[in-house]
This record gives sequence, C-alpha cells and structure tokens, in this order.
Amino acid sequence: MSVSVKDVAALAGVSVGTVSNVMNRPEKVSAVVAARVQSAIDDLGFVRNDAARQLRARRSKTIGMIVLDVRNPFFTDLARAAEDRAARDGLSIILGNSDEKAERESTYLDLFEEQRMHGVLISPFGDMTDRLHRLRERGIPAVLVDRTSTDDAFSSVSVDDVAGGTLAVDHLISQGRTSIAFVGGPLEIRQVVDRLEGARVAAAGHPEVSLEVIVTGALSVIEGRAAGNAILARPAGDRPDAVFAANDLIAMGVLQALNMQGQLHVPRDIALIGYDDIDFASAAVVPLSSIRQPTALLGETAVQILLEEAADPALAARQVVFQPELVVRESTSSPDRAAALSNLPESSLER
Amino acid sequence: MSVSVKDVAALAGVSVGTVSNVMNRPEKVSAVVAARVQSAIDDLGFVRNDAARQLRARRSKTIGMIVLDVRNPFFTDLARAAEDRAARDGLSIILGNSDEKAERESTYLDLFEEQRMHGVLISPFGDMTDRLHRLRERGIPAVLVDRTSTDDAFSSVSVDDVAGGTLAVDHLISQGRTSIAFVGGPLEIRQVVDRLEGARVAAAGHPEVSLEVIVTGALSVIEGRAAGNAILARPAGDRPDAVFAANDLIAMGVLQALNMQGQLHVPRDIALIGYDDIDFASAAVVPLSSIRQPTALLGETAVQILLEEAADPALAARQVVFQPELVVRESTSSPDRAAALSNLPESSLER
DNA sequence: GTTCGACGTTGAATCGTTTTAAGAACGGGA
DNA sequence: TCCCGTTCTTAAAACGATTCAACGTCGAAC
Repeated sequence: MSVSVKDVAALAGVSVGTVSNVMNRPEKVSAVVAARVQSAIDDLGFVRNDAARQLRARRSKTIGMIVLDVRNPFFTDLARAAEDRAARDGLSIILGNSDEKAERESTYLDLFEEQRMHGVLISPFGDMTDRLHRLRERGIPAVLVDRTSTDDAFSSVSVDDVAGGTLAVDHLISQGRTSIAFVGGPLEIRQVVDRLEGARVAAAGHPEVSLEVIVTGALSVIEGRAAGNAILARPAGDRPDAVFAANDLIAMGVLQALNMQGQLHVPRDIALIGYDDIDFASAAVVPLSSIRQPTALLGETAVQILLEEAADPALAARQVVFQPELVVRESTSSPDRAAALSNLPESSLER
Repeated sequence: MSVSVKDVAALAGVSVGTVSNVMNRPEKVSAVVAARVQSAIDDLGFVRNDAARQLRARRSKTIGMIVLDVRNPFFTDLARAAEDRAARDGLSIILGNSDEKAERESTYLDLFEEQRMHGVLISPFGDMTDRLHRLRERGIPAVLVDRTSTDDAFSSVSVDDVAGGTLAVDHLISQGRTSIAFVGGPLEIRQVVDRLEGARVAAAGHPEVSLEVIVTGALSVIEGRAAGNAILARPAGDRPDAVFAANDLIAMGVLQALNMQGQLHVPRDIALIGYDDIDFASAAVVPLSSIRQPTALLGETAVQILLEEAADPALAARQVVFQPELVVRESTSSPDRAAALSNLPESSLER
C-alpha cells in the first residue's frame, strides 16, 4: 500500500542509506546512481513520510504561528510574509487563530509542543511566558510578533505602538482637532494600551486638547460600529471632533456608524484615523488615514530570528522594534477642507 | 533533554506498554497503577511525541484544509466550523491558503501527502482530480467543499450556487430592475460560473430583462471597486440599474466605488446584491442584501463525511447540496422606496 | 608492488510510540 | 493442593527515514 525507502532501494538496487543520500545530500552520490534512484522514486511514486523523518530529526520542519485574529488582514498579511520567508528554508507555517482567547492560545501551544515544532511565532494574548519557557527547554524557540516581550527572555519583533499612537494624535491635533476620542479594547491587549499611551503622550503636550477613552470588547468592525453609535447618540455639543481607532477594523466600524445616519460627516464633523493600514482602509467610503506598519518586514524578520535561534539555542534574545508611518487620507482632512469635500456628494446628488 | 514514555515508565515503575495504555486505553489499567503513571507524567512534564505516534499509526491526527482565500470571511467561518467539529474527535485542522493559485494549491497537497494527513478538505481552484485520486490511493480521503465534484469519485459538500444566482436575480427583477450586471470572476472558479448560470436562468424568464457580465480578476474588494468605477465611467443611460456581485467582497468594492463619487446612489440608482452574507455585509454603509449560505453546516458536514470515509475507505462518495437563502437589506430596496431613503442623508446633512 | 587517500556505498542503530502475544499474579472452586 | 480463568502487566516487534562508522574499490604516489 505505502511505498517506503526500502522499496525504492530494492528497485534501484542500492541500499536505503543511498536513497536517503540522494534526497538529502545529493553531492555524496554519483550521478549514475542518483539517476537510477530518482527514476525508481518516480516510478513508485514515493513520497517521504514526514513523521518518520521528524522522529529521527527530533524536530519538525514546520513553524507554528498563533495570531489574535485571522479575520484581520493585518495578521494574514503578516502570516503570508512569514510563510514566504520560511519557504525559502524549506519550512512551512501552520496558522492558529487564538481569537483573543487565552484558552485557544493554550490549546495551540499544546498542539505545537506535541508536534515538536521547529519554532513558534506568537502574537500573544494571555500571559504565555511560562508555556514559552517550557517550550524552549524542550528545544522549541519562540519569537513574539507585534509585541515586545514582557521579560527579556524571548526575542520579539514589533512596531513601536506608542510612537504610532503619538503619530496619529499629533496628526489630528495638527489638523485643528481638540476633542479626541480613543476607541479600542480590550485593554488586556498590549497593542491597544500602547497606542493609547502614545495618544496620551501627544495630547499631554497640548493643554487645549482633551482625550477620552471608549473601550470596546474586541478589535472588530462590529465593536467599532457600536462605539460609533454610542458617539452618535450623544448630544451634539458633547461629541468628540476626532476619533483615533485602535485599529482599522474599529475605524471602519466607527465610520459606518457615523455615516449611516447621515447626521455626521467624516471628516467634516469628526476626523477619523485608524491603525494598521490594511487594504480595506484605502478602499473605505471615506479613504481612511491610518498608521502603517511594515507588515511584511515584521513577518520576515520574525522568521529570520526564529531560524537563527533554532539553529543556535544559546543565542541571546533580541528585541527588534520598527517605526510606524503616518498615512494621510481623506478621513482626517482639516475641518475647512472637509467641509468643502462634504458638499461635493450633496450637490452631485441633485443631478 | 526530552522525556519519553521510557522515562515515565521508569519513574512509575511500570513498563512502557502500561504508560501507553494509561494514555490510550485507560480501561485496561488498574486505578492505582494509572494514578501512579499519571503523577509520573505530570512530574516529568511528559508530552507525547506526535511524530512517533503518527509513524506507528500510519496516519496523522490532523486534517489539511485548502481554501481559496483566507481573507474572505466566508472561508474563515467555514474553517472555524470545521475546526470545531474536528476537535470533537480529537483532530485538528491546518489551514492552507491557495490564493486562487493552482501552484500554491499543489504545494499544499504535497505537504499534506508528506504528512500523511488524516484527510483533506479542499475548495479547489485548479483541477486537482489526479492529485486527489493519488492521495486516496495512499489512504487519504478528500472532500470537496463549496463545490460539487466534477467526477463523482469524491464526496462534496456545497451550496446550490445556481439556485443562489437565480434567487438573487429573481429578487432584483421583483424589485423592478431590468438592466442587470453580473460582476465577478475569474471564470475558472466554478462558484462564479454557477452563480452566473443561475442569474441567466432567472433573466431568461423575463424578456424585458437584460443581463450583462463584467468579469473581474479575483473575488476581492479591490477588483469590485475597479468594476464599480468602470460602471461609473459609462454614460448615464448606459449603466445597469442593478448589480449582482459574485460575492460580498466584490459587492462591497462596487458599493464603495459607486458611493465614493456621490454621483450615484445605492439602491436608488443601482440596486446591489452580494453573495455569502459575511458579517461585513450587514455592516456596510448601505446594508447589503446577499445570499446566505449555511456556512457552519457546510464545514461541519464536510468534516463529518471526511471522518466517515477515513474510517471506511470503501464508502461510496456522496454529494451533499444545501440550499441558499435570500437575505434582503437596504441595498436592494425598490427604486421608489430607495429614492425616499436617499433623501434622508441629504436633508440631514443640511442640519 | 605496496600503501594511501578519496570517493561511494552499505547496513545497522536510532528516534519514541503503539500494539500484541505471552506471561505473571491472584483468587476461587474442586 | 492443584488447576483454571481473570485481570494486569510486560517485552519485543513494528512504523520509516536518517545517520554514521565501517567497508570496499580504484587510482595515484612512492
């Protein structure tokens, strides 16, 4: 039923060791033998049994990756970049979705441990430090992605979210906005806290600027809409004139809520800036200003470091921090320009 | 470094066979011995080596799943449902993203074959029939998801896309629309072709109704926007009064394009209906009418069938087809109601 | 003509778990 | 006391690829 190296060896008239050499160290095998073995492999349709290979190698050729939310394009982009980088070294990536649930996160780590993964990339939600230490003792390195490590024991690759928050709010202030709402949550997510912190830093420099915080239950469009509706429900004088959303999904939700009723206009009445600069952001009804992260670079670097640590477990942990970048689009035009823009749809609707 | 059953057995003072029994057939072990073994496992922090287990079992405990696009919430929902069902039988799912590329699809199948997966769930893009036959010979069953099988050799779980297309266009016609554009592509994707076919069936019954086809390069928001802009660029008299998008991502792109310029209004000037009923659909600026598929049921059923076939390879292939359902929202209001709706934002913008 | 190294190839040992046939321990019945 | 049937437990044989020390074989060098 199943064909093994033994069968290949028999057909090619060589030993199993040679078959293995053909596949793994071709330079040790003479050309004529290699050709004979290769054609035996093809004839029999031999496919290596990865379990046996792993068992012998004592570690898998697969990297486990856990992200907070597969539905968030930021993470799929990240995963895709990681996958491409890993493929260059003949490794593959399997993607687990923690859905911002510590229990799911833990289940995936169990799985990865049973599978003796080559390494683990994790965008942690709960505190997994103990688990990760244990994995490392077992020879499975871990790199934190999109988050700086709480203890310095693990390498991490992240973007300076505090700087990103500052960038966003500085921009809002420079557009003349003074009453700013931060929308995002839950506050267990480090990225959210950092972005908020950055916002506070920016606001602190301007006494005329107020910063309020609207906490959401998750970083999703739905939660963003709920927050947007809450803002809408407030009396006109009590509304912020700018919203800094903890990520683009939240921002899109807020945008939909504000726009839907048609009472408020983005950016005329409320400026809006998101975070992550996902593809959807530029494609929104009102193109969304956002904070861009070097996503691909993040993913590649994470894998790079992971591979180095897998090769040499004694390597010291590194913290790599990239800088985010402000992307200005229509959703944060200054009030006067925004007013002009907002007239456009109205008049053209007349036809 | 690594602790094995042998270590556990030594500490517990039993043989390795007993340790294995404790984990896999607890009923064969006396309570007192089981307890002793269990505490040895805990003390040593023993974690089973899955590679060794698989090697012996000759098949993995993991199901490989290949979808067309992880960024499409329809597929992540599908995967999630499959994952939950698989977990009930102690199996896990690894998700591969073919990105509508036959080459990526093929690479994943290679990987799954090397890993001797328990089974494969695939939403095929290219023609993978030969590959799947080969997998089956190797004892790895495959179930097609969201697509009926081209040959009847493989089981499939799908939704009647022809019926869905008919449902959508019938609805548009019933709302008084007569000039309908189908937007979607590429036409290699069976779902797209079927939905189009369904649209044709519906239109055929109404001589006054015209149906044009706008082919896109992929089922994404970006491609949808491009199509929307193309429609916008046409002279006013030459535009359709309704768009049936091959999926919700396309629909959202079309919606953004039409709305952005503010010249046209959905649904007043153009009615719009999508397909899949993803969460984003109801959350769009203009809540999107759509064709809902029983996504969770689809995923669960696929796994169910896969497991049955894995248990008994002789089982005959089954084709399960679910019926889609029309979900009416604002984007397909009839022109008169739509006109009323479209006034709302205008007047309220005056404030 | 012997010695030496280089080059290919071999075969056995190994990875860690599961499984199965066989064995041990125990108690009850004759 | 002996035998037999349970009930647990054991030891050894898989699973299939990789690796490494050992073993030719051949040509070159002395």
